[in-house]
Amino acid sequence: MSGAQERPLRADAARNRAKVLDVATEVFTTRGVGVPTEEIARAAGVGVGTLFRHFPTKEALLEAVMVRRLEAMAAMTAQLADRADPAEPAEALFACFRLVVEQSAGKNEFAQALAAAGVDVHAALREPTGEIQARLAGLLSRAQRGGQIRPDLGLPELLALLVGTGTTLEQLGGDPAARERIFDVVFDGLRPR
Amino acid sequence: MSGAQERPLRADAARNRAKVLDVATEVFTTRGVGVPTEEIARAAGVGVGTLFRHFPTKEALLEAVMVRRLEAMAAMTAQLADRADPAEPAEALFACFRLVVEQSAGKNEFAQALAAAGVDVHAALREPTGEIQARLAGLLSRAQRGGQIRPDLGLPELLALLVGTGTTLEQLGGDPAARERIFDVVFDGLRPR
Amino acid sequence: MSGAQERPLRADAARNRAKVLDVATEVFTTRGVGVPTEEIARAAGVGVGTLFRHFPTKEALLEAVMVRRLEAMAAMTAQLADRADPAEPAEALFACFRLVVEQSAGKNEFAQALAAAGVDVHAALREPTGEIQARLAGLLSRAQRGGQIRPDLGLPELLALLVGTGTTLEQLGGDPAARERIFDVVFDGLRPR
Amino acid sequence: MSGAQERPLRADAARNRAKVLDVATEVFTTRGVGVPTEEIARAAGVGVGTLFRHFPTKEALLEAVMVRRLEAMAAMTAQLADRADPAEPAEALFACFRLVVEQSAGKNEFAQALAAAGVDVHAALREPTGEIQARLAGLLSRAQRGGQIRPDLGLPELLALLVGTGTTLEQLGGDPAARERIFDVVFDGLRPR
DNA sequence: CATGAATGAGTATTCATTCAT
DNA sequence: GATGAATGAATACTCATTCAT
Repeated sequence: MSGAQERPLRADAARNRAKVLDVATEVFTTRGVGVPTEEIARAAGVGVGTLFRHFPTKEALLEAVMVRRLEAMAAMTAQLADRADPAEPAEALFACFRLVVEQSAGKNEFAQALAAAGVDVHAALREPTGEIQARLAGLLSRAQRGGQIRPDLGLPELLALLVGTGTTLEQLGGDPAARERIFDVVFDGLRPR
Repeated sequence: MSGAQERPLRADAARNRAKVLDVATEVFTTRGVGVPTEEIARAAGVGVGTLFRHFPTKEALLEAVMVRRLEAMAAMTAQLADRADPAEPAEALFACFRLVVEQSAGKNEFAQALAAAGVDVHAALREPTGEIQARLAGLLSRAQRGGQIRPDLGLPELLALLVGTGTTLEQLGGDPAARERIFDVVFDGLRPR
Repeated sequence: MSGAQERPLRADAARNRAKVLDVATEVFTTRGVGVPTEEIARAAGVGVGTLFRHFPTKEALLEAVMVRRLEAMAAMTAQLADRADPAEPAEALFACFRLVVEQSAGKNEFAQALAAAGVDVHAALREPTGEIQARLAGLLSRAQRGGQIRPDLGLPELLALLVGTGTTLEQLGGDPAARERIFDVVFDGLRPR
Repeated sequence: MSGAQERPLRADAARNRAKVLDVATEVFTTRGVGVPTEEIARAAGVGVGTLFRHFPTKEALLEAVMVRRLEAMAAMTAQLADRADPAEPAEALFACFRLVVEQSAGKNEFAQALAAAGVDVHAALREPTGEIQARLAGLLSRAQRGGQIRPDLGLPELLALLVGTGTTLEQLGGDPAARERIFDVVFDGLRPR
């Protein structure tokens, strides 16, 4: 599925790439994508040239950041789904929901990418988003068959709610009890009445 | 309550001002605030100079756009609240919720402003946002006292949900039935179980 | 010597013109020529349109301001020269020198115009500057013939010193004793040793 | 005494920086500070970005230009003062005076900065201006104690005369004999009568 | 490969001047 | 005539991207 075969990076190059990715994740998440690349490079301890060697475009860097996060999320989602109590698919669905929402924290571009997958998302995002979507879809339909989730809800609505709930929490700030209440509202709303 | 007394604008000036405001509303809403002022001016059929005569700053323009929308929302919210069936405050609350969410369409900065009111909002936004918040707060507590809304929910959570639901719908796109299902989920979630 | 015959201005127009001229004099003198025309118009209580009707260009306004001042200076110079004690032409010369320097206060563009007269000065400035120069030249040569001023000094040097002394005083600020010492230095320097 | 330790510039970068500084010196001196940065960049054969990389602000560029000149002037002033015949401090003072006036040619902002030192001058200018002022002050008081300069003159007057004499010469143009006469006048005026 | 200097298109804002009311 | 709204060229500064060292 991947394109050109890439030669393994030299150790220092790999380290630089990783450092940039880490810093960019942090920076994009907390301060948005408006931050100058130069600043990211400096924070990562490399020159801009190095940054652009690894990521030919700022957008490519953002994409890489998102791919990495989405892959992690895909793995965690898979775990949660596999270990789920077969009698309680809704619980696993909720756990995945929380996971994605919380991992998408910050400027929320991750959940958005996830929801947009297949529409106009960059090729590199297709795989992890597809996998997460598939897991969610599986849990959703099992929970619906089990009567734990309202039957009229499709995957698109679930994904949109994922993104929206991220925004809700971002608005709300850090109060953990209040955040919990938001999840309560949303999860209650997802259940059949 | 307003500051300097302004003379009524000349007819053509008023027309230009309105045109700029309309275009800016449209543009900011659909494409975000990153759009160049020159483009807005061109789309409004005026020179940049004219735009800046009416709105001394890009930020001032954005503020004016938001004030206008928020004032309209405040008026509609007031109507809805006043005409509400006293026995059904939750219905009125939901109606206001829908209203705000739907009017906040696009890049969703309206609902965000509403939720941020009193925090770091520009003076001009304080009044309309304050009024809307007051209405929502009133309906919320009445509905809670009547047992129609879960009692553990505060105004901050409600406002955050407003913003988040806007994002949810934005993600979802135009399918009306699906949008309706989102409202169902959220409103069901708001009710005591 | 003047060009097209101008019809006399209507009373209000004349008043407006005068007001603009007064304000512009004040403003240019204290704050330099960088001040926006709009601000001058406002301070004069007229619209920009009116200002530009009377002075087709900002430069024309500056020129008018200077002409007026230079004309006043020419008149005062003439008086001083005419009333001078024939035995003490140097005293009259010094009096004129002080007069010009002090009237040129502020951004010092008047003395500069005076010194530049005949070089690249606008036509309108030629007459008053010419007259002042003639008076100074007369006093200078009389004082030199009388042995009161060093004989090697030409009018150009005197004019340049006029401008420079204006700058010196501007630098010095308001202390009257210190200003007096500057005049002492310059006038002593002008005398034969 | 200086702040952050700067690594030596790369050869090409140093060349560009110097070129910009040279061009800016020339341009600011002959045409004033109103000249567009882009023009300076073009004249220096670099892009605007390069100019702004070296001097983050137009004002910073002006400052750098002035610092460089003032430092050169400080060095030369120091030499003159140190080599001065102890019996003739006035001669050394006059030599310094000439030096500063002649180096401050053009729009004369150097001498002005010198005179303003300690008032509202940028930090970077404080050191060289302070040193020059100190030298002048030392020579002045020695010459006054020796009866070679009129005793009523303070450093402020001397500095103001420095600036003013610069303006005088600027007005006068290039005739060397006439320029010499100006110095004669000023220096004679500085002596006790 | 890494570096960071160079590039220049792009952006908000100002202001002299024109022109419809 | 007077007004002030409209105009748009001009200007300082930013930042993604390229390229010489």
